[in-house]
Amino acid sequence: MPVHGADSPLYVQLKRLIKLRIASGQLKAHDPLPGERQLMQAYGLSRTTVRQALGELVSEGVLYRRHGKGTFVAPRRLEQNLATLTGFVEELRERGMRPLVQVLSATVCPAPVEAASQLQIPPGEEVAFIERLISIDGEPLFLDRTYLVAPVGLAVLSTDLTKESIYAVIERLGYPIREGTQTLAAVRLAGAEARLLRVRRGSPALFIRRVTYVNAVSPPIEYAEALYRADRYQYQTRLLRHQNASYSSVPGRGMNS
Amino acid sequence: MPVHGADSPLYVQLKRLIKLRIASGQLKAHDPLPGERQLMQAYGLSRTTVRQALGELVSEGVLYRRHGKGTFVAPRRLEQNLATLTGFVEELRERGMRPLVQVLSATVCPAPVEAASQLQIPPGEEVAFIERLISIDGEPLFLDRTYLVAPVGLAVLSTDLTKESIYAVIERLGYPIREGTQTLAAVRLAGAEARLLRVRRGSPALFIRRVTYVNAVSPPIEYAEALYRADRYQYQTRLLRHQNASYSSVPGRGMNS
DNA sequence: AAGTGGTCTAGACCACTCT
DNA sequence: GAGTGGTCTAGACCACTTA
Repeated sequence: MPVHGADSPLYVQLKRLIKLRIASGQLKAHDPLPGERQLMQAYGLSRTTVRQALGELVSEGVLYRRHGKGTFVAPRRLEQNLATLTGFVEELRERGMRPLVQVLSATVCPAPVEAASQLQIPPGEEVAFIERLISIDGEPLFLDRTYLVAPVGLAVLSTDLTKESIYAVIERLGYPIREGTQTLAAVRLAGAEARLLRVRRGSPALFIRRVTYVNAVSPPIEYAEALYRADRYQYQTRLLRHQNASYSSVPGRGMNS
Repeated sequence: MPVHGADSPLYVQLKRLIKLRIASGQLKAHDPLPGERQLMQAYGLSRTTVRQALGELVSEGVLYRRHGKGTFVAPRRLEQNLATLTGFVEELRERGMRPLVQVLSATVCPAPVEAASQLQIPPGEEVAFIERLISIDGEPLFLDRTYLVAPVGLAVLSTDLTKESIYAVIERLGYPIREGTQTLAAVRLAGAEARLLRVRRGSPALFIRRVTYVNAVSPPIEYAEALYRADRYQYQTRLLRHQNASYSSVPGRGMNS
């Protein structure tokens, strides 16, 4: 019986191992995994632990289960992000692209009203402001404006943002990014933005705004806006339907409420 | 000790109960829930079961946990959909709106190329086609075109789509919708669409395309496109960051791999 | 009937937070 | 130190699938 709690949790290790097998091609789409009882034996884990690993991989879209049949590797279409919070640049890199990042500004400035309200700070309070133009294959893809609250912001400003993504820096500084809210809208580009993106003024663009939190309670640490050229970008996600276990008022055996 | 497996699972019942307490106002944002051990006792459940219920509510954004402190009701901002697969009309109704649905067409026709390719059927195969214009407060909001594969499609066509949402009908027919993929893009409206939406030709619109599956394996059952007036709609989601338990090659105590 | 995933129990130790 | 969530074990029965 092994000692508890050294290193990372066992279920995380199992997840990693399975992901590796898939990444390396040992397991391909729709291949069955060993049964849960077999995995227990093979790695000396309890079924609960095995199921926690598999369960998370299912909810990440890496695997799927069929009652009575088995657990299988999901086809690529599902490996897509289930609405993961990923930095704008980070996302491109994960898809194997080599974005060219030009930093147009990186300063400390008083927060503009919109940013202040989203960050829940008084307008005019100092924030770090970073403006970047991201290009792929020599052609502009999107324009990004990021506002960071002071403590994190100052540290981020002192790094080389053409090489490291903002999220990577933030996390390296010890702020574990956890969640965010995102808004997408279609807009028409104003003159200045159109010029930077090298399209005609009035061209359509996908506007994405993100507010990022370290946890569910404390105020946000980042507010970012991005303008993507509509002709070069579309946003993709996977969606799950909440099995709404809905309004059957049948109490059944019930709990001793 | 209660009997197993009557009615819905115990953890689902617990979830329902907690959701009810929140909906009814007994529990408000940031209120602490009873501890897990206390919930065990109160309802005669094991800790595992309690944790499964709480865990799912956390991942749905209804609750949040703080190690060493407790479990709390998430503020409204988190109750937002975590990328839930919801019908276009359904979504509006859930937000308490009363959309006016005009059915522009509802017929059987050969699948156009785009729809056929998304639905993984040969182009020209018969599908149900439904075109609707949805308005709120007497003003058009979006235009929706839905293509359904034959078996489901025929049944859906025979219902009153101004009253019931397409997803509701599909599920009533015994096809439990599970997941989908979604693409968002910014576009410029062509003449015909602009006229229907009562905006100027060339106005920007948010284009949302959805492919819907009953499970991870079988081909999709629905392909839908919607064009939202950019001036009246934006798309919101909550995002979670995958705690990527990343590349620490520290094997720790490891598993007996 | 055998194998697989789905639900559940009872009990344990660890790590974090607060006082 | 007491309380809370986080991880883990060993073992059980149920429901579904396949043969």
